[in-house]
This record gives sequence, C-alpha cells and structure tokens, in this order.
Amino acid sequence: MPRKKTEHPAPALAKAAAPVRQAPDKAKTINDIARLAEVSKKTVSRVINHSPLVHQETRERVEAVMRQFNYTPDPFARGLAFRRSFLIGMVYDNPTAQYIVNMQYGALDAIRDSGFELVVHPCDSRNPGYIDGVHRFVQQQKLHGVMLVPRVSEDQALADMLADIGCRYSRIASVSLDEASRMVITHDRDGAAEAADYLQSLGHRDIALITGPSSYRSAHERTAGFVEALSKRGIELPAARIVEAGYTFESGVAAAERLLSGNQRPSAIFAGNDEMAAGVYKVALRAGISIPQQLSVVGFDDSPLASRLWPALSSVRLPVRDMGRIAASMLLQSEPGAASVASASVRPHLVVRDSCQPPAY
Amino acid sequence: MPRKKTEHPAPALAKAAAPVRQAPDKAKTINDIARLAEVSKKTVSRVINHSPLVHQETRERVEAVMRQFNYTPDPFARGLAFRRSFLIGMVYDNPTAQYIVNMQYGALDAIRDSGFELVVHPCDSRNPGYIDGVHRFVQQQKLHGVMLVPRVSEDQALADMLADIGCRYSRIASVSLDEASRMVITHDRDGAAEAADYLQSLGHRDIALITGPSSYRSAHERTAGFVEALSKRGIELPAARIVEAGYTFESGVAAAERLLSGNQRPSAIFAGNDEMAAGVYKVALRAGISIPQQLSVVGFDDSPLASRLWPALSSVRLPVRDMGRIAASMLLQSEPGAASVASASVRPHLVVRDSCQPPAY
DNA sequence: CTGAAAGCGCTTACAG
DNA sequence: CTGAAAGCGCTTACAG
Repeated sequence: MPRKKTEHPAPALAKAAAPVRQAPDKAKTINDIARLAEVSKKTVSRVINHSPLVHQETRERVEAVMRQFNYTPDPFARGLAFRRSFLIGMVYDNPTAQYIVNMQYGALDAIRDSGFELVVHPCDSRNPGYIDGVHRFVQQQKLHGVMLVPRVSEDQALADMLADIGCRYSRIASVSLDEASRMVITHDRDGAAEAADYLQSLGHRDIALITGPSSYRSAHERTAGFVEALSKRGIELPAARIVEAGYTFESGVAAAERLLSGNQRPSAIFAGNDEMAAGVYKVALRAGISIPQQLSVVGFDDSPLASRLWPALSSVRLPVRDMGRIAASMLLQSEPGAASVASASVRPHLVVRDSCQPPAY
Repeated sequence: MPRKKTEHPAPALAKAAAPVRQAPDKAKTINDIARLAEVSKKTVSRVINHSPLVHQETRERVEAVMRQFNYTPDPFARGLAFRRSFLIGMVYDNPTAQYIVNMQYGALDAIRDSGFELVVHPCDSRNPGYIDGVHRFVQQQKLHGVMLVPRVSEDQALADMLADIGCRYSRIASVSLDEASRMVITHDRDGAAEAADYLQSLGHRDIALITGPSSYRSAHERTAGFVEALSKRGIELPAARIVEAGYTFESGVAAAERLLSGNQRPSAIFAGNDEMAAGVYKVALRAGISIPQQLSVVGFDDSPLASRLWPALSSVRLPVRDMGRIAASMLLQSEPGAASVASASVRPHLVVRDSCQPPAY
C-alpha cells in the first residue's frame, strides 16, 4: 500500500513501519562494539587481535557483544591501518588442472574461518616479465603471503624477489630449496623408488623410463629415485631405456613409440607422470600390445586420468590437497621473521591398480 | 658494520648511507601525486576515477605524474572509502577440475590490468548452509561482484540472496534464468543436437543416450536437444535406450553395462559428458567391443580426457574460457542497477575425432 | 572545473 | 591493563 494514498496515516502504523529508529541491519563497527561493551575502541581492537593485555573479564564482555551482533572487523580498514591484507596468493605456472584445483581446496581448508581469502595468480614463467607481474600483484594487494606451486616454486629469482620486498612465502617442491620454515617437501624421489621396487618385485628386469623435462626438479628427482632404487636391487638401466619427454600426452606418445618399436621391447615402463603414461597406453593399444599381459605401466600423479584408463593405471600419488593446506597454513602461522622449527614434509605412495603384472617371459 | 662500533662516524659516509634523505622506494600516495602535479588530492581522485569534471590539461599533467612514479591507488583505502572492494568472486560447486581452471583463466583474462583480482569460493550446494557461506563471503570481502558457475548458477535461492543484499552477479547456465544483463547462456541443447545430427548422418539408427542427473539443467538440456534433433530426422529413442546416470565415470560404467549387455546393442552412444563416455570405453574394451568399428561414442565437454582416450573421443566443446571471460566482464561493465542491452551467448560445437564411424550393419 | 573538510573503520605510538 | 589522539590513503558531500 503506497504511503501517499493514506491521507491520515495512523501514527501507530507509521511507527510500526520504522520501529525503534534502528538501522535495519547495518553492519556494526568497532565503535558500536566499544560503546555496547562499555570500553574504548582500542580495547576492542586488542580483543580482535588477541592481545594478552586485556583483562579476562573485559575480554569476555567484548567477545560476547561481538558474538551477539555477529561482528567481524572490516578487512579494508584493517588492511589500510596494518598496511597489509588478509589475502593469500597462490602463484602457479600451468601444471594440470586437477593439481591446481586440489591445491586450491587444500589452501582453502587451511584458511577456512580465519578471515583470510585465496586470490589466484596463474602466470607464465617462460615470459621474462612474470616476476614483475608477481611483484605488482603482491605489492598492489599487499598480500599477507604467497604460496609458490611447482614449477614456479623452483625459481630462485622469484623467491629472492619476494624475500627482497619482505613478502612471506612458502614453496612446494620435491626437495628442500630454502629454509625449513618456507618449504613443503614432497619427496618425489621416494615415490619413484616405490614404483621401481614394485616393478622389480613383480619380476621385471627389462624396464624403461620416460622422464619429464630435465629442467624440472620433479622430473630429475623422479628419474633419480627410480634409477637408484633399481640399481640398489641390481638392475642397471641402459641409456636406451631412458627417454626424456615433456610431461605432455603427445611427448609420451612419441617416447612410447621409440621404446615399443624395436623387437626387443621392455616388459615394463615407468612414466614420470600420468599424461605420458596415457601416451604409452595409446601406443600400446594401437600396436596391439596388451596391458598388463605384455606390458606393465606405472604413472605418477594419480590424476583422474589414471582410474579412467582401461586397465586402470597404477600410479604414484602425491597428497596434493595436504600440500596446499600445509603451504597455506605456514603463511598464517609464522610472523614474517620468525622461523618455525620443523620443516613440513609429505610422502608420495604408490596406488596399485590393474596396469601391472609379472612379465611373460 | 654495526653502527655502535664506529666511534667517530664520518659525516660524509653517514650521509652516503642515507642519500638525499628520500625514502628509497616507498609507494607514493595520492597526496604525493597531488603535490607533484600541483593540484588538490580531490582532483587526483577525479583522474583516478575517470571523472569528466577535469580539465583536459590538468588530467594530462596528473596522469603524467602518476605514470612517472608508477602510482596505483591503494585498493584498501579505496575499498574503505567506497565501501566495496575490487575483488571478483567465483562461486562454484565441484564440477570437473579442467572446467574450473579454464573458467578461472577466462575470468583473469577479463580483469587483467583492471586492478581487480579473482577470489575463489568453492562450495557444497548439498550443504544447506552454503548460501549463508556465500553471503558472509560477499559481505565480508565487500565483493564487487560474483560469477556463478553451474551448477550453483542454477540455484534461484542463491541469486535471490545476492539480489537482496545488492550484490551484482552473473550466471552461467545452459538456458536463460535471469535478466539478460546477468546471463551467459551456453545453449547446451544446440551442442547435443549437433551430436545427434552427426550420428544420424553417419547412418546410425539404433542410438542410445546416457544422461546426466535430471536435476541438472545442463543434463536436461543436453537430453532434450539430442532427443529432439533425432526426432526431427525421424528417429525416436525408445525409453530403454535412455539411461540416467550421475555425470561420473562410475555411473557411466554402470549405464554402459546396461546398454551393452543385451544381444541387441545400439550402434552408437551419446554420453552427457566425457566422464561417462570414458565409462563406456571401459565397458566396451573389457567386453571386446571395438570403438568405433562396432560402437560409436560421442561425449560432451571436450575435457582433456577426450583426446587421451584411444581412440580419441569426439566430443561437444563449450568455450569455457570465453564463458569465464564474459561472465567476469559483465561484472566490471555494468553498474549495479544498469541493465546492459544484449544478453551474452556462447555456442557449443562438436569436435570430431576418431570415436565414430558408420555402423557395421 | 577545482578544493578544504570530514569521514570510511581500523591501528600505531604514546600516555597513564 | 586501558584509553585519547593521530593517521593509514582514499572518497563523499558541500562549496565555490
């Protein structure tokens, strides 16, 4: 009922329309809380920031009021005063989608209910200006910290830049590249060794390896772990059984073609990631080589692909979500200077499916 | 060299250590720019916000100074004063990883160099509290706007909540669900029709369909588009040839088992997404039914999986990155109230690979 | 077209 | 343990 039509509005009705003259649900500010809790805004600020310099009773009174009005401090006001934000950046360079998404879920696990949010920043490390791009991103948004995902996490120049401008960061990598408080180490080497042990234990002796690009630390580690573990068990890989590829499906196809074309085929292939393992599947299927009867295959990453191939691919799994969670929580815990004691570490493990069996000699 | 140890520090040296008494590279503020350009800070503010109320000469002088000192306004100060941020939220509910990542790339394409950043917010729409979660997210961060990705984009209650609190949003969906200025329409129906026409043109007559869950709008559209297109060409799908599954690999396997177990097999199967199509591959491979010789298969999504299966899967592609770019740019362009004229629209198309051929009757 | 004042909601630095 | 003042870097509302 439009107001204008009521020629003589009853005062009572008018009052009901705007009861108690209280802004409907305007967000409370620190001043409101201070007034309602009968303290100064500075004391409320201390409670917000968990300062020990507040009397227990005072703290409880303030917290009760905050809870009652569902108060949360304005991140922009805090950001302005603190000169830094409550934003965590995730910087990455085009690994596979599932990896990125799992990593994001992990980071979000860590910051849930902390008042922090996740800002994503994919970049292209082949572009020489990409470090400047990250620099601008960090400065502009006054990021609380950034997580560096492989492969950008391996770029020392990036880490140096962040250290220079005093931005906290955490790096996820297959080996330690920095002080412990900044590293989440994934030990890819151990995962590759487990794959090697598995194939050897099945009875394979003529084994081939498709590696990722040697410029990738993870590829180097996976290769070294695999070769060393076999060597420990008395199997030396001849150079012809090691083919370097590019971590892509197509490069895996090309590598598998080389490996499977001769008349002396290996009985098993370990691929440095699942994409390349899928390439092996394609070549084998096309050539009528049946997996696992005539060829065993192991991948790395345990991507969604692994369980969708047929036969399902055995693959080394990295706990990506955990890695993301740990990398993000390192940023929340540590003060910029303070070094935490323990270095974070995570272990890969082999997920056995249907792509391997003893060789048919 | 610690200062205390130098008993008589040479004044000249001390001066060299802090040359010209100018803060090394402290970020300039609006006040610095105002002083250097010899205008008031308000005028600088006008230039920043592209106000027309600035003399051309003045504007150029201010812009020159801003450029010279590489000045960008502090997003927190602006956020505080404006009461809203320069953050775009992306809200989504667990579709596949590649979809999410492509969507993120698209959104980032749109906001590049705009001063906006992308904040991700995955959520679980089966959780009844998820709308409150989005509410808090939006209010807390004072988001400039949010993009709603399927399937949360289909939830009218979510859209209503956002409209209620005056938050701008854009919705990506297979059909129009809202005013044109807020929709990116993907026309899944047309893509499914193209798949139907393709199979029919190859000569298939006994065709089966594995649909996604009927509660998904996209599944409904894909099914309708496929069935109608076949009907137009004189092929009616009997009920037994339509199996509802859950958009997952496993559900695709189960559906394919039903479809391929009888002795009267269809000669072609259209799956509502690639995950389920991969399930068809698994069943066919296991049963010794060769693709495409004995069975043609078409998927939907053109996920990475499609080209990694063997034979490579023909699949309907949605321009996901474009969808993300358009959805994000809609948020940047429009003022909260202003309705843009055209509705955004995007078309799927069939990517033909090696999974289909004429039936072997 | 331009500017001086007040304010956004917090914090730091200083007192007590 | 608590508080009054000043300030973070912008904008709005008001003048001119």
